[in-house]
Amino acid sequence: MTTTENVTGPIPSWDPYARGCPSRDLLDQIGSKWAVLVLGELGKHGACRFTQLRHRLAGVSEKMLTQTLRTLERDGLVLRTVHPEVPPRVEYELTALGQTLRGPLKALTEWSVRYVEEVLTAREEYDGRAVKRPSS
Amino acid sequence: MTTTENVTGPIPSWDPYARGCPSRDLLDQIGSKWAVLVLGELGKHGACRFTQLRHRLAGVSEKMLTQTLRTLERDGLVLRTVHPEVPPRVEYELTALGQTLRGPLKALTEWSVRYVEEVLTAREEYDGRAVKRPSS
DNA sequence: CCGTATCCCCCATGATACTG
DNA sequence: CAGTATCATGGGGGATACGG
Repeated sequence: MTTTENVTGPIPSWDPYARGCPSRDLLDQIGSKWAVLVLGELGKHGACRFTQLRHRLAGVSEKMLTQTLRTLERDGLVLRTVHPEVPPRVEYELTALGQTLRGPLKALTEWSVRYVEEVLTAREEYDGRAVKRPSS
Repeated sequence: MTTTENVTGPIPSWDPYARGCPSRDLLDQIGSKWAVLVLGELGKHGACRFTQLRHRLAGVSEKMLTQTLRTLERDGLVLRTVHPEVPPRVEYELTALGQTLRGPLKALTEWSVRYVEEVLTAREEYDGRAVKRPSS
């Protein structure tokens, strides 16, 4: 990706699997707990208000929701629109860039849904073997 | 927060975006920092030894690598083979189930590589606006 | 309604040392 | 070589209270 970014120093083409790689950091960002959920919701329903979002993602604290939304906004993935009304109304939606994430994210979430059973089975199997050691 | 906590009973069709959802937990697992890297490496190079892997993922501690590999093994995504030789040799490789993850994971990593520039730009823009307030 | 500010806990992660 | 054991820490993340 030969990122000729304004990084401090001449950075050789970044290895996506190397430490400190920007794209790796980005991956961690969007793959974080709440970011996936927020992106998923906004991808499914379109524009959404703060409280609305908070209600859908049952269990998220205001702090984490705000923090997540801010990060996503800063990354240019989510658009935040403040309507100058007397009871404040703020709406969040995916930007064009954010839309490009829907596919990859969908692929991953669908994988987890599809194979969760097999994984659960594998775990039981593993745990079972761990208990009774094959006697020598 | 009236969240459907981990009910130890008959599980209704889980909402992939709900709290305590197994597939969500799984997603967090495989999306975690080192898991992505390990899966990526094993997907690229095939069978790999512990130290070899550790060297490729520059920066990982023995502890985290072991822990990550154990979890992946338990989940049935990675196969661990111990060769009964005098200097211990252990090889790790993706299972069939693990292989099914390559596609989705690849999609995500490629997205992060492809759009990292735009995200970086968006951040600068955002930070720039944050400094000089538009009005007053 | 939409946040920000604080406090605080706990666990993920890292560093180090030891073992089979 | 391939781990396990132990200790230290820092920041993710929750609860709560307050502000615009």
